[in-house]
Amino acid sequence: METPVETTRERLLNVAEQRFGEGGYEGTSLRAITVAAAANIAAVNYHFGSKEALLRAAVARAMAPVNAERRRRLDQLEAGAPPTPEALIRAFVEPGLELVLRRGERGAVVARFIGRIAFDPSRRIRELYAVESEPIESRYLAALQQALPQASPDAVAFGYMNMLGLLALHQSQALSPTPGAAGTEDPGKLAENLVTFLVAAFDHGLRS
Amino acid sequence: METPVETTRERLLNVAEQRFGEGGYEGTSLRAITVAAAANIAAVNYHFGSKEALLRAAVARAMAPVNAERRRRLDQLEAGAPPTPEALIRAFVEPGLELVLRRGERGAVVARFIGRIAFDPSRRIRELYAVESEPIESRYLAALQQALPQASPDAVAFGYMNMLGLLALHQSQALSPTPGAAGTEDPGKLAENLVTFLVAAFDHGLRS
DNA sequence: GCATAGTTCAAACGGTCATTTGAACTGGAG
DNA sequence: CTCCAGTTCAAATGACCGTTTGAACTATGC
Repeated sequence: METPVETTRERLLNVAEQRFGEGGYEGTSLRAITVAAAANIAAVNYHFGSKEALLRAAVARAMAPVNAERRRRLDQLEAGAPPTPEALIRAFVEPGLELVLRRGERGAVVARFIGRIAFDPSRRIRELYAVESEPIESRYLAALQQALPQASPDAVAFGYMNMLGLLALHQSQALSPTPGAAGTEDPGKLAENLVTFLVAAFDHGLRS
Repeated sequence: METPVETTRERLLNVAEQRFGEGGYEGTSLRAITVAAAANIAAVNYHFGSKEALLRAAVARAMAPVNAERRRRLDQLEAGAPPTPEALIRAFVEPGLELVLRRGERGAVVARFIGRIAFDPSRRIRELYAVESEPIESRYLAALQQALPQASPDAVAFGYMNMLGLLALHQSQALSPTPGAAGTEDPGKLAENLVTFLVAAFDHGLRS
């Protein structure tokens, strides 16, 4: 097989995902990242321009396939009969959690990274996540509103935010030392449990 | 009335709540805190010993009344008939959100601080929160298990973690510039919306 | 008055931070 | 071989970090 040469740029992004997901943006130094990536400190500013630009590139790379899959599922759903809330919830949650299942340790690192960034203490960092998922958000909200005609727009937005929060919570706990704390020994069942939980809340817990 | 003299120690705790809740632990410097508190930098180490000890003291002070109220409600519930899931959820969620309602801006600062600390990127910081709410956690889990006999212990733990996460999410959004994003224009209804959401999820969304 | 314990202060400590610099290296094109 | 754009490198820059120091101030008890 061909030599899987990792460029300095790729190594920096990989390590950034791991370290930023572990210690957060402010809690992780460029020096720690470059040492782990076997790169020179100046390489970050050469390839990306700044620490925040490195984070931005890492967020974009990590979220691209997840959001692409969400878009694909949403397209598919909108092509057929009006989707149920469950179908919409699956289309959002499953791409975010299949990372852990389908791509092993590396996927778990990515999942944790995404989950942490989504609720970073700094507003500027959180907005990196928001910007990345903004294009798909309005489509989701509209589809949810159609699937839940009895719920007010405020209620739909409330449910969406809770879905976002719980997904980020369980993503951020990927690789955590106490996986049992996620409420399931088998990580493969996590997505099912979360979907069941959210579907019940959406179907019975949004005020009209 | 008597002079409401704020001691340096109190001013440091107040500003720490505000700044740590705004920028996170790593993202907030002692200098920023002491300047805003009109105190000398050395005052932190004099009164608390270190930056982390200041945070620990702030966490303890902020969570004490919330957990005391939770304990009180739990005592009351356990004195009567076996409580419903809804009663237990209310006993946990409402003390955490009434901060915002009953104590105005100051309470919102405290709520945001608690919500942010609960899911700080650093494990060491999160454990400060965990240690503080640990004594009450096992009682809650046991009561929840009794109220949901058909649910497995894993499912109960899963539901509890989701409740914790959603509460922290909405607490951390207190004082956020887009309060409408919380799904309700009236913050007074937030607790009701969250309880309704969680009750539905607990009653219909935990696998047996 | 004086001593004393509690508190505050400016200043400095060593260390780490993100970023910049300019030289050295690399590999392919002409 | 020469050139050159792309990349890597050690070193330095200035700023900021948490913490420490020892002197100065304050208020209370004698």
